[in-house]
Amino acid sequence: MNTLKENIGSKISLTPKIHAVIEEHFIEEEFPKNHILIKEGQYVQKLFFLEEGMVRSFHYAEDKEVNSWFYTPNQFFTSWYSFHEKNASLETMETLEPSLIYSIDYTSYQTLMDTYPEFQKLGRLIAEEQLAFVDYYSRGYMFMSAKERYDLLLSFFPDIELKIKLGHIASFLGVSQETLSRIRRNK
Amino acid sequence: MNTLKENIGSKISLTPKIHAVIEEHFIEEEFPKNHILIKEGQYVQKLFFLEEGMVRSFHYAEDKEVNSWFYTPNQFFTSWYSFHEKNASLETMETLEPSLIYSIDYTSYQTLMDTYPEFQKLGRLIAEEQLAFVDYYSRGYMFMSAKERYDLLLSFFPDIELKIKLGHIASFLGVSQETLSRIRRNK
DNA sequence: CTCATCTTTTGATCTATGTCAAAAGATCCC
DNA sequence: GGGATCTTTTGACATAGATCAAAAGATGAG
Repeated sequence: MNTLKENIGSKISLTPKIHAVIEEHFIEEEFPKNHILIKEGQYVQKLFFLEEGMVRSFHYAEDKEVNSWFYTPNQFFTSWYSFHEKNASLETMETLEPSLIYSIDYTSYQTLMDTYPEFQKLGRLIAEEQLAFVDYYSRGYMFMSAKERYDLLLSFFPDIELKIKLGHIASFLGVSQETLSRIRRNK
Repeated sequence: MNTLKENIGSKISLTPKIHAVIEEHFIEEEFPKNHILIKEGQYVQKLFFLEEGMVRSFHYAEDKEVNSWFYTPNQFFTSWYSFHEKNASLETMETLEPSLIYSIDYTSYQTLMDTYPEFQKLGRLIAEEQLAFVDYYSRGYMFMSAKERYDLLLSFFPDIELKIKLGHIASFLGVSQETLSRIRRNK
């Protein structure tokens, strides 16, 4: 049993019909490290699910990359602004290591949701889950020190420093990499 | 035609049946200024819609209030963390002026969604819309100066300084009120 | 293995914003 | 309508974190 089906099964009941629909409409692909899944400025027509590997989202600000999130296995992701509003994506998404990724394009997703009410529910639960997470994660964020923000991140990704380079983490936290290096030294 | 029905009508088709269901399950209430709608620590069983007035969400950190958002008319809102995860709310929500508010309790909402696929879709679109907004609003936020964050807020609420006191806005921006006062002086 | 490149660390300043204290201005209630 | 209370402004000083420069360490291709 793969993680995608388990994840969906935790949200809606995985009838044989739903099972078949997933098989048919979600495309499984393997990508190498540093593969661009979504490019800033393009309209994103896909919802992704990370089965294995690691993905980051970022944008450019004054020539520097600013990371907005790191995705680990068993997560749905897309650029919601682009996917929902049908605008060009504000972010680029890239694999950070070889990754196994499922995707479904927007048109199929809409059709499935209009055809199977269970899928409509799945779509709602995916979005609500992410909102709930944002609510939780962002609480008090603006008043945290750089160290507190780093500790919060570590509480979700305990081994992030083994996998993601310091500069990427620093730009996610909103600090210079020199500052993050000094925070780590004082651990 | 009120704003709630217009808003819903912009997301799903407003058949006579849906119309009747809204009438029946959404409760309309008027609240005075400073009425607490949701209290930190309580489980929130309701989805709200602001028809008229203004609402803020905040939590306490070391005895100080930290504002997380200001709601203006024509918006759905709730504590998603509490509503979706069935946990105690992390936030308090309070009217900032006399307000006209619709609400629907969680159980009715679930029942409606399970009964009418259109409602399931409505629930999805409400959540996706908010995610898209968060994506947009938070872009580059951690690297903005206090003045840039204030300008961003003003771009959404041009008249916020007329309605909401400086200390509330400062705590939302993550700065001291002295700093916000100085930013305003230099406008 | 080794040179070139990429990443992290360290040191020396600089600056935006915080904190504390107090004055000035606005609002509310008896 | 005037004192009490709440809100905003101003000043003086402190500090977390930025920036710039350079050394030290790690990684990878040939």
